[in-house]
Parts: sequence; structure tokens; C-alpha cells
Amino acid sequence: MRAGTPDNEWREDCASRRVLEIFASKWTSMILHVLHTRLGDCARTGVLQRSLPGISKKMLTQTLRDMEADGLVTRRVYGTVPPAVDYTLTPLGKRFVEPLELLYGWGRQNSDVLDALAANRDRQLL
Amino acid sequence: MRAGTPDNEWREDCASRRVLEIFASKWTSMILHVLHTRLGDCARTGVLQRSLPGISKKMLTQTLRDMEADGLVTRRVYGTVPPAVDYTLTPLGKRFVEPLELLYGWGRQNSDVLDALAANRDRQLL
DNA sequence: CTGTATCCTCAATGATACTG
DNA sequence: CAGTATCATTGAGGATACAG
Repeated sequence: MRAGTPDNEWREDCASRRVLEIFASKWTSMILHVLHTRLGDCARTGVLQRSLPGISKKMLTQTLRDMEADGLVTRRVYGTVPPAVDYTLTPLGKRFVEPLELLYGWGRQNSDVLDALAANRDRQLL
Repeated sequence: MRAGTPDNEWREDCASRRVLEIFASKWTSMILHVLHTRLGDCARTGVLQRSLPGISKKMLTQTLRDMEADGLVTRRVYGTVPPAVDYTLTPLGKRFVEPLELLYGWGRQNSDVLDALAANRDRQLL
């Protein structure tokens, strides 16, 4: 597959496709969004969890660690008892908020299209 | 989870989140993109397959059928031998090209950010 | 040419309980 | 409070062979 792949914009590593891969994880986009728009780019673990109804402790930590590895957030540990940890959006992370909000903005302004799609899906459940 | 979910923008069915769900499937976005930007909104199965290096016949058909169910494309079968089938982007489908190209456009103009992310990931593989 | 039918694998996600 | 460790689930995606 690698050898036969044409040198065009459809390669696995083309810029366009990589944008979507970032948001492939179920929670990454929501963490970026809530962190930036509601929590001032920085928040403690507990605050994040309460801001993301439905997320489990496991997925929260796991996603945040992945984001840290990607350089999207910075993890700070305070040597207190009980322990306190917070996550801050990095400059790189902030840049990824841009395309995300672009998408969210489109969704908010085009809810009719999304509703039409949902209607089609419901009709399918006959 | 349903009962305890606050009535805010984080509900499973909020408009913003649904935009990303559309592109959750690995091939949907690429089919939309190639169909619109390179194939004049309509193409036969074989053409699509050759335009999407790496896709299997199974995933191609499956994704196209899902898109048809969603009202994104129209499937036309010609009673010829050998059989011919083509898929045409619906008006609804065309509207979903918009946010997709928005995202792709951002990616093309910000490849430096995507490269930075990739670099972080590589560094992680030490 | 187009599509179906199996079988298979693996990674993402979640539930639960435990630790410092 | 923050995080780790298991275990289980499940659905997406792919390989292959067959069919109309």
C-alpha cells in the first residue's frame, strides 16, 4: 500500500487528513473546547471532570496524558496533600482551538442541516 | 447518565458535537471531498475506489450505503451488463462539504502546527 | 463491474475497585 | 483529590472468497 500509493493529497500523512485525526478521540475536542471557552485555558482535574458530563476518570486522565504527550497541554503537579493537579493549554493547544471552533461555529449556524441528517437517520430505524 | 446530564451544550445531541460525528467514519469525509472537488459531485463505484487509495471494496460500499441512508448521496443503478452504479452528492451532502473544506483549508494553511504535533508524537516514540 | 458474505483483529471506551 | 489497574465490551475496519 505504501509503495503503490500515489504521491497526491490522499497520503496517510497529508495535512488535510491530519486535522481530522486530532479530533478522532472522543474527548480531546471537548477538553480543548471547555478548557478554552469556559475555564480560562487552565483547570484542575476535578473541575474538568465536572465540566464534562459522562467522562470517566480513566478517560479523562488518559486523554489528558495523550494531549500532554502531543504538546497540547501542560501538566502541573502541586506537592500538596491531598494532591492537586492542573492542566494548562499550551500555545500549540490554543492553535488547535481555532479549527475546532470553526467547526463548532458552523454547526451552530447550520443546525437545520444537522437536523435534516438526524431526521434521515431516524427514518432509517423503521 | 441521561437523567443527570445538565441541560447545556455538552449533551450528546448538541449541534456542535454532531458535526464531528459526521466525520467520525474513516472514509466519509474523503468520499465527500473527492466527490465534490475532483469528480463533479458524481462518480461510479470504480472511479471512487481508484480515487481513494487504500479503501477496500467492502468499506467503499458500506460507507456509501451509510451516506445514502443519511441522505448525503443518491445511488443510481443502471440495468446494464456488466452493471453500472453511480453515486451523486445530494444538496444535503453538498452542504456538508462546506465545514469539511473549512477544516481542510485550515490544515493546508497551518501545516506548521500539524508538523509540530507530529514532531511531539515522534519524540514520544523514543 | 458491483456487491455480498464470512471471519478476524484490534483499538477505543467503559465499569469497577484499589492506592497514595 | 488524582491516578492506576483490571477486565469486559463492542464496533470499526480489513482480508478473502464468492456471486449476479
